[in-house]
Amino acid sequence: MTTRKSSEERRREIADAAIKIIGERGLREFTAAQIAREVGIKDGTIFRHFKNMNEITGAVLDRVQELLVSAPRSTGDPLERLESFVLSRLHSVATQPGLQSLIFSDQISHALGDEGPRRVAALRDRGRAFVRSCLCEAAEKDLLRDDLDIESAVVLVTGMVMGFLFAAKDEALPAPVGEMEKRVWMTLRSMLERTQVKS
Amino acid sequence: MTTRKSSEERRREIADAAIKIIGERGLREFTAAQIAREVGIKDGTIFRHFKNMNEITGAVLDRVQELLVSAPRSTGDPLERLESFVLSRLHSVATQPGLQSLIFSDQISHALGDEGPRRVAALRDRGRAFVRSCLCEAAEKDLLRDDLDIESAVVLVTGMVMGFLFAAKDEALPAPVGEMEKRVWMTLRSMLERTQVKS
Amino acid sequence: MTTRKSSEERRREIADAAIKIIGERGLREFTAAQIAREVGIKDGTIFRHFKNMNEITGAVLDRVQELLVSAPRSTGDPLERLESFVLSRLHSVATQPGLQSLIFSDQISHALGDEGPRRVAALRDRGRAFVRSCLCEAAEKDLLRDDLDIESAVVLVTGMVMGFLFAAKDEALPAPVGEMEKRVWMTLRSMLERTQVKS
Amino acid sequence: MTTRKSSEERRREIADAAIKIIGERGLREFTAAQIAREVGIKDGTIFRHFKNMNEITGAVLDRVQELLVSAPRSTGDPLERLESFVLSRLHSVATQPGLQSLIFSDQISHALGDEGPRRVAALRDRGRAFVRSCLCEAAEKDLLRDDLDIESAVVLVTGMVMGFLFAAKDEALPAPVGEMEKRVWMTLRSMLERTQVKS
DNA sequence: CATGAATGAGTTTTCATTCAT
DNA sequence: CATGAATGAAAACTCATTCAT
Repeated sequence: MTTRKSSEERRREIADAAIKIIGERGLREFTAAQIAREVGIKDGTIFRHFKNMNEITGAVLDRVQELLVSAPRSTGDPLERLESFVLSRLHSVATQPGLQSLIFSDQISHALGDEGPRRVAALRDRGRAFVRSCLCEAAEKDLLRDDLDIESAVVLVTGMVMGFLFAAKDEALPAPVGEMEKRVWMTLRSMLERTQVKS
Repeated sequence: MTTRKSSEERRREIADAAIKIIGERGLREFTAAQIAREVGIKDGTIFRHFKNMNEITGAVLDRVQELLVSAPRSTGDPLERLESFVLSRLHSVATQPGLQSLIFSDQISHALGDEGPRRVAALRDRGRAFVRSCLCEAAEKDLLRDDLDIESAVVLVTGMVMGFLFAAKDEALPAPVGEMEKRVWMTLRSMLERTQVKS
Repeated sequence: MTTRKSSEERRREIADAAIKIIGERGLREFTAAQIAREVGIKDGTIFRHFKNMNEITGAVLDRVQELLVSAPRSTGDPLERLESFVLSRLHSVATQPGLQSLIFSDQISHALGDEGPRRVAALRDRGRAFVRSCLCEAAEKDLLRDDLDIESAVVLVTGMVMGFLFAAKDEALPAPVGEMEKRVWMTLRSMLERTQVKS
Repeated sequence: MTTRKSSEERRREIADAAIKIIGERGLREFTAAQIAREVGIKDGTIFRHFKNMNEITGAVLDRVQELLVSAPRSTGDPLERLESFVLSRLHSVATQPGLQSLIFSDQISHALGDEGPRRVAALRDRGRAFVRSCLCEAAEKDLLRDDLDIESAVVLVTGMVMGFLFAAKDEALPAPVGEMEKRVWMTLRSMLERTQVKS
């Protein structure tokens, strides 16, 4: 009757459905029944593939990681690497709205037991580490303003992604998302770089 | 045994308890029973003060607004106004951990009906509007970099608060919160202002 | 603030409000809060006048009795006495819709403890007894058909009131209630009486 | 321990249990917990078979309809059809005590939303329509008294069933139910028919 | 693998009732 | 008398989870 699939496939389907639900309808709708309906199976069947809901939350985080980490290619100029990272994140705001709000909402973390908060934090730390590495390399190559505090800049860059995410969500952007992505990045970049102000 | 209080008081207590719970333990624990226990009353009693859980969510938003909006005093220099705004927000990260994550979580909005998303968005828009007004005035007074895109800067400033919030939460700050607050703001400020970099 | 009234007055008000609610909105709405709101007092205040809900149900029955029993005047011709009884009951369908459905719904009786069913039954028995007495006297005076089974006729007459009540409620009467009252009674009367069929 | 049954079966069981409870113990006891106990399952399980209590009320009405409508067979003589209808209804008073009081209680109707009153009314209308059709046909065949007002007679016949129902419930019948059924019907019949009384 | 029935432990909400003020 | 706060118990659902088929 129902399509039978290998557990591997189903697990991914379930994780994706969960991401979609959390992104679109919030954590309150993140229930076995809702996920099952989204996937097209019965709720009991969920637990043939996952031991419990916590395991699903774990899989969701794995999947998010998988989907996000694909972006940063580690080639060439550090500022360009940073650019591609930031732009890909900004862009995902438009294409995968659920994804970003998942990492930047602290709510999923509570869904898991104790490792929860740590796992989500780790996910975010990975982003920070990448940004930090780009900035450090750029500083070494003397591409940044002399007085730039790297750690503060890390907060700034990662924060900007969130700021963009919510501005887009609240429809508080003065121009289409696609356009704003570039504008915001260019502003940030010129603020990080040296030699633009020739007063 | 039971402390008797006026409904006015109880409503505030309940809203505050709700904020605390959401902030500390996540939306999943935002239940009548948990709130009641926190306040020290029975769960049924909650509904003598609030019609239903949605009304509590509404009160939570009102309270958040009340607590946040108190900050920005409109005195003198626009950049100083911005500073006091940003610093007060950054500071509240340490003192009122639940508050900020509430505004930046899109999950509460789902709890209310249709006005939900709009209400939370409005709360955030208020912050953006304030930042924008400061920046515009500063631009007029020629205090900012010539090439600065105000709208992008708004995203940057508001985003930074979020970036700081999560960095603090994830314990990803290299120095104590109190110290970092100033460092981050100084970095941002010098990036917005003109004429520091005399290349 | 609120008008203070003697318990006697309040008790009647409460009983009347209860009758109104049961009649108009059903037993499910027969709650202390609803009654209080109807009367214009707070729910706790109800229990200053009645020990508990059962006592209110009792008072409701007392009041119903009071309102119904006023009708039958025991004068003159037995069939005329019957007529005045039946017509007054039929008429109350239009004027006091709640009243009748109270006696002919077996639901209130459950609301009281054990005496409940017996009390409502007693109320109905009173009606039956009156009808029976009229019919017996009429039979003695040779006003009825020879073959008439009095007991069956009692069932018929009392039943007719109920039939009328529900037909009116369901808007299943082919003519206005006022007109039908008479038509139905005339039909019943001519069926009970002797000498109408002169085949 | 737990008996497993198909949802089809369970739904019927639940509806039947509900009918039994309402009939025997009144609407106040018409609760998920009571039904569950009657059926022998846990109360939460009820809602795996019915969306909510209203749906159960709906099913109750369906079931009542199903149980009642089976009776009237359309054979031969109109007065015999009427007889079989009336007797079957009178008889069900003894065998299915809850059934009748359900149709004549206006309380269930409140349990459903807006269609409630209409649905219950429709159920009663069906009975009236059947009685009316029998009487009309009988009148055409000249089996009834010349002066008989059909519409009044419909009220009389349907009312009689209710009168019988309550008389039986109140133990106000002078002879066993089985005997009275016939006696009452014979009385009614002879009153409707022409030419018995040859004054 | 998948289903469909069942469960136990919640969650929100209602309600009769109490009692200090 | 009346109020307004509080309560315990129950009602109506919800949900993760189990398990026989």
